[in-house]
This record gives sequence, C-alpha cells and structure tokens, in this order.
Amino acid sequence: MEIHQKLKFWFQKEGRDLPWRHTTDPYYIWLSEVILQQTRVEQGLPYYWKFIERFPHIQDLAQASEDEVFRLWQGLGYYSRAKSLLKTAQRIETTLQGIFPQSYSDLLALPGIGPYTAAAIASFAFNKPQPVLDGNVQRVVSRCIQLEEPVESKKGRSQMQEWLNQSMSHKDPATFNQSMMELGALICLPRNPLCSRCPIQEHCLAYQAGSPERYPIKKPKPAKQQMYLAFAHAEHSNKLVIQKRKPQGIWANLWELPSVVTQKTPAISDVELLFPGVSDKPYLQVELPYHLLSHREIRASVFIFPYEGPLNSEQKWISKFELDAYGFPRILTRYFESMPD
DNA sequence: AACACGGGGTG
DNA sequence: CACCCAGTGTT
Repeated sequence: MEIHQKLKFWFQKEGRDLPWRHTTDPYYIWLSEVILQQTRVEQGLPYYWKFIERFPHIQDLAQASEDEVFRLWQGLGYYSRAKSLLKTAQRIETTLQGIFPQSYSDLLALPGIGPYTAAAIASFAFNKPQPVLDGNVQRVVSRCIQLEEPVESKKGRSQMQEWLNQSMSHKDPATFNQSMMELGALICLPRNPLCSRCPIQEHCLAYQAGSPERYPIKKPKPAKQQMYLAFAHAEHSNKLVIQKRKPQGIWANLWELPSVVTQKTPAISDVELLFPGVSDKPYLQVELPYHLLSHREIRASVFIFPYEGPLNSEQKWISKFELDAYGFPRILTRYFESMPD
C-alpha cells in the first residue's frame, strides 16, 4: 500500500473532528488557516467561532473597521495577521469582485498568505496537488528521511518538498495534507513520539534508527531580549488615558496605556517624559508579572496617578467601562482585570 | 539568511 | 525553563 493510502485510512479513523474540515468554502478555510498560524488548534477554535459569527461572509469582514478586527483578535498574538486578514478581505471584495483566487501563486500574492497558507487553501478548498509544509509536516518528513540539514534551511526545505511531491496523492491532495498535519499533531510528537501507533512507521528512517527525537534539526535560536516598560495610568473620575501604538514593532496598532521603554527597571522619573510634573505628586506603582514572549522578556510597571491636564493628539480619555471596546495587548488586559474598581 | 512578531501549553 | 505551535513580512 502507498504511503498516502495508509495515511488516509489512519486519518479517517483517528483524525479529529474540526469545524473547518466540514467545508470547502475558501473563506472559512482561509480564516481558519490564518488563525492557526503559530497557534494551537485548541487556542484558535474559540476565535474561529467568534469570527464566523460576527463575519459570516467575506463581505462582512471586508466592511469591518480595523479596530473591530483587532478587538476580536485580542489575545491571539501576532497582530499583523489581523491587519493582513482585513486587507485581503478588502482586496478580494473590491479588486477581485469577491472571487477567491484558486491558484497557489495568486493566493501567495495576498497579504498574510505565505507558502504554507497558499498551499493549504489551494488543496483544501480547490483540491490542487500542492503539499503543505508546516511545523507538523516538517517533523514528520524530517524523521522519515532522517534529514540532517536544519529544517529552516533552503537545502532542508527542498529535500522535504521532494519527499512530499513523491508521496502525495494526486487524487486526494486535501486528505493527504490533512493527514500529514494530523499525524504530526497526534502521533509524531516533538518529544515522546507515539511510533508504535504510527501508520507509516515502516517508512520512517529515524524510527528504524531508533532516534526519532533527534529530528527535526534546528538552528540555534538567539537569546531572548530584555525589555523594560513603564505604563502610565492617568486617571480622573473613572476615566483613563489611552493611546494607539505605532504601526511598527511590538503590538503594532493596538491600544495601550501611554508608555515609555526604559533601560532598566522603570521608575516614576521615566513617566515624567509622558506627564511632566507627575513625580512631584502622589502616585502608586504596580509591578506587573513577568511577561514572556517567544523573543522577549518584558518587565513592566504601571504608575497610577490622578491627572486632569492636557493630552497630546495621540491620546484620549475613555471610561473604565469602555475598555472592552478596544484591542489591548495581553499584558494590559490582565492588568485591567486585576484593577480594583 | 536573519530577525521581528504573541501568547499559551507541555514535560 | 526550554521548546513548540496549521508562519509571514521585512531587512
């Protein structure tokens, strides 16, 4: 039996029942794929429901404001995905007359759609024989062929691509792709893989060599960068000052409390830059819990003080009860939740 | 090719 | 704590 047949039998028996597997509508497929970029299924699922409820059709999404999309996206991370999502919806509605592109190369040209997502949409929605290569598939293939190159390298990728082209079913590419990813998610785990239950065990060189956990080989990652941050919580009669973050960098375009990046542990003097004169009056400092990101460690404090003075053009007053209407980074929504009324 | 970009789960 | 997750865009 061919590899793709074994995979298909296994997938039909053991595969999870996920909502986007019941449709070939490119809008739903695309939405799920963007949400799931670098995101676990369990984490992305509630966001998928939220989005299809609020935006049942791509026209609904295309007409939404960026702020609303950010608010729905809040807590998912990689916020540029939300920005690209809206951009692509608008482009499809206006430039492409509402017709979703079908070819790999046309899909690749859209914002937020890279090689993985283009292949996923092409195969799942349009049944094109385009193999997907995501983190799960990389693990499965690198083990099957005992890939000694780093999986991120050009050489490594092309060798995996080669294996996929050979092994893929051209009759049912969608199921082949689904089952490869599912195998990576359920059986071919990063640590303690369940090789005894693997349907393609006998095709796996790493298993035969007894060293599946040696793969995939990855390049070493740079050390995390430290980031110190002071937030200003300027309050007056149950209102506080917020501002929109810059379009570049971390938390781009999200809302925040006015902030300054500092060289070391923030102090009230840092907040002087934002609100001159603040250190002469009473204030409260709240140290936030360590916020760990994949590439940064953030140490932040919030400085709380009464304020009635002028704001700059980026800032505005909002009531504490309106906070839900804005998209904030996780570190601040956590702070707001802990805030005494 | 290297880097920036979130947040949460797991052993 | 280190590693990983249905990756993409910029430099």
